[in-house]
Amino acid sequence: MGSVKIQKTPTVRRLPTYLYKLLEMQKEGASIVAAPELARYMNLTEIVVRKDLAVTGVTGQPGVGFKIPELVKAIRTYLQWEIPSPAILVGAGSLGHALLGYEGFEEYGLKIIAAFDADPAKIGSVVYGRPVYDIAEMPEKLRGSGIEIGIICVPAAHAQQVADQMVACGIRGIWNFANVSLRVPDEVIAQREVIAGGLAVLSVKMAQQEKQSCD
Amino acid sequence: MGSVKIQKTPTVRRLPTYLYKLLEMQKEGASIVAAPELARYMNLTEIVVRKDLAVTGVTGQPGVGFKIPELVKAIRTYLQWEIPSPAILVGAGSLGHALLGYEGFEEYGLKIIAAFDADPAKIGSVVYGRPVYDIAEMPEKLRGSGIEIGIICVPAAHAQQVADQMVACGIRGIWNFANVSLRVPDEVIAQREVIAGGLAVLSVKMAQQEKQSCD
DNA sequence: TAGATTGTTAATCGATTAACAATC
DNA sequence: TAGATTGTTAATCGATTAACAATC
Repeated sequence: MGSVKIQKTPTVRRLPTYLYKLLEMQKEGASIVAAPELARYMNLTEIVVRKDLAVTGVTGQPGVGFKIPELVKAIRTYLQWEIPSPAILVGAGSLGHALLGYEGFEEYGLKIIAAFDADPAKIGSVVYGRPVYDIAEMPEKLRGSGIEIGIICVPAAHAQQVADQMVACGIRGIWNFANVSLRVPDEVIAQREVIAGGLAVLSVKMAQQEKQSCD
Repeated sequence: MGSVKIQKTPTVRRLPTYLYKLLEMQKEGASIVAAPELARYMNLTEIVVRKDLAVTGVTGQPGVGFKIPELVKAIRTYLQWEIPSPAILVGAGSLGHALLGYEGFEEYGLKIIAAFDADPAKIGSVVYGRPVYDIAEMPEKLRGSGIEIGIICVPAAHAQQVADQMVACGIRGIWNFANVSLRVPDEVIAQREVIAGGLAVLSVKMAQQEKQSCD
């Protein structure tokens, strides 16, 4: 049941943040960056940064730092983000709109090319340049397209059904924003995004902070 | 700089998912749940589930399981979610809309009571029942309100400025959806939500899966 | 050369997993 | 009693942190 285990998950999760920061620095004309600088930005120690960057295989210059373009390329290679993967999104509600409107995904190896919905009021519309099709048309739209990534933004109650349809249409990776755990075949990856997890961490940190300031 | 370290972060991140599932089971009339059942749902081993539930202080009945209402109460207490905290949201763009439209936050201890934006076209509007005020009015609207949580949904370029304003208005916890690392005073918590992290994990898992199926 | 940073090797810390007695 | 599940204690695994020689 999509039980692939990967190594260094914390590092993998941090890589997009490095990538984004490096691209920003590049825009500002920088070409070299040292670990301590990235560490300050990321709120990490410089040792963590060096270990993280090491997974990409890039080596820096002692006393100097790392070449930004080299790092950018290596992170993209490591994450398989060199060529953006085409993806479809199901559920053109408010969250679907937000994801369709986010312009940074191309930097993150993702290119959402179409959306699907079951609501007749939405079908046929265009959201941030992407067409919204009837979900019933998913099989024909995806056939032979080579699209392997599907994003689920439907209410929890419909998510499993949408996932089943996606799998039937050849989707191999599902990015799930619905509040349920999906059942998918072994060869399909389902990655669930639980934003409430971050809220829980915030709550506990605030409680702890409060406790400390009372000491 | 908001450098509170908390214990058992992985467990804390999982608690909202347990909570949501337990509430669902409760709606369906269940009153008892055993660790193996939750484990199957969460794609975890039952030992992890028992360790997770143990932090709440609830004890189960050997051979039977845990009382659902007791677990629900204990998780809420642990996360300080018994009484929803009032919060404000800044940035009524598409992501802001999505968060304002999400109805599950009350279960997660959060009650967004108002939004702020700088865009005259948005100021004065009402989004999912919440008023959108001019961001310039934040100080007066927050004064004496006791609101301690702020949610940032503005573009990265404006996020630091918004964070500074929030801090000046007495906000103690910031849930940051902008693509930047914020600088806040020691006594303020800034929790950044990096959804691209999940996408990175999905990408790496898909690559690994592909590699495996070729063996 | 001096100062800064890298990359490696070892030590610590914490989370997950395993084993098993206790309990309903 | 037999079957199932709990909770505890110990073992393993992996990530973070520390120490330091090597390099520009």
